Amino acid sequence: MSQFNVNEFMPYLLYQAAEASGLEFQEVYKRRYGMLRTEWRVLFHLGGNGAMTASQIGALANLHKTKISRAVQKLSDRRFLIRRRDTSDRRSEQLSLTPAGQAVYADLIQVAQSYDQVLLSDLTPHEAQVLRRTLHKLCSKDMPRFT
Amino acid sequence: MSQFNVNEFMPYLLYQAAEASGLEFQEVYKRRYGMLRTEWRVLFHLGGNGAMTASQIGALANLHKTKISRAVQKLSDRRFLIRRRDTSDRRSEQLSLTPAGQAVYADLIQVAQSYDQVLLSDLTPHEAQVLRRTLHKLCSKDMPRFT
DNA sequence: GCTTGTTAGTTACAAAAACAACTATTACAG
DNA sequence: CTGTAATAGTTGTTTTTGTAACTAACAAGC
Repeated sequence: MSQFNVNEFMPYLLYQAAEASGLEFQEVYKRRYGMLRTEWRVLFHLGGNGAMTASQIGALANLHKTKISRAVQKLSDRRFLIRRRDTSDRRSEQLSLTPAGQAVYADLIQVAQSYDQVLLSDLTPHEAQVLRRTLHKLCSKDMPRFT
Repeated sequence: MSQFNVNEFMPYLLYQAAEASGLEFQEVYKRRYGMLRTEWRVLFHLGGNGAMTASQIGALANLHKTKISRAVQKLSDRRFLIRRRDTSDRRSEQLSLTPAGQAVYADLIQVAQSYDQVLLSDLTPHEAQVLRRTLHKLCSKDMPRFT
């Protein structure tokens, strides 16, 4: 029937690699701070970009507003971020990390950087470069609809 | 504080690429056959390897036994696979696709192949090759524990 | 002003995944 | 044999996620 091999199917392979590489990092933010995936993502975006609104984060991180809403709620409960209602548009609010949140961010980027180093240590600089480039291409790629 | 950029953090980038590339394919197996991720995976492994036990699939696909159990249940309900109790060890059963299941498999690998083609169409052959190689490396990499 | 439409974000409910405890069977030590 | 441990797989319960419906605020046309 086929010479098809699932393990070479790109979405499958990507998912496996993502899961394998994300597992240990998940352990860290989960155990240390009781955070969920969406939460560390929101935290990282805020940490890297300063104050943002929920929808800005959503657009940047490709996250649905409900996910963000809940993540923000939890981060706020834990005093990792503060919400400041926008005076010019009171529907939205500016989110920014508290000092505590910044400390968490600082801690986690340390871990993340060590992570990346370990992950890339098996790759040549050229491989790492091509990997990055191709992944970015795949991210921005919009697929045709197979209806 | 940092020149750290989440978008370049490998687990994050991998996950984004995996999600972006998997979305459209998910649409297909979901709409056409009402299947879940674990289900198409199990189906694909069976389609590619012939009869296997649940634990063999689990080992191969890095899936937890409970996930597989439920996926097998559903595939069996839909008559896409049959379970045959192993005579020598009655704890386990050999799973294999029915003709109907093979038809679904045949259909989906078509889609998968088109998919891969589209995904890789933006990459040079060399990029595609490096991408594959590096992803495999990342999959088999075991990370040190950051306890 | 007042309707209609849009955007920001929340909440409620349904679907799916993760985790733990369980049954049935086999393996093996004594 | 018999008791203990290990393996295959299932079931039950809790978390997380996904989806849809909702409220509040703004925007624009009339």
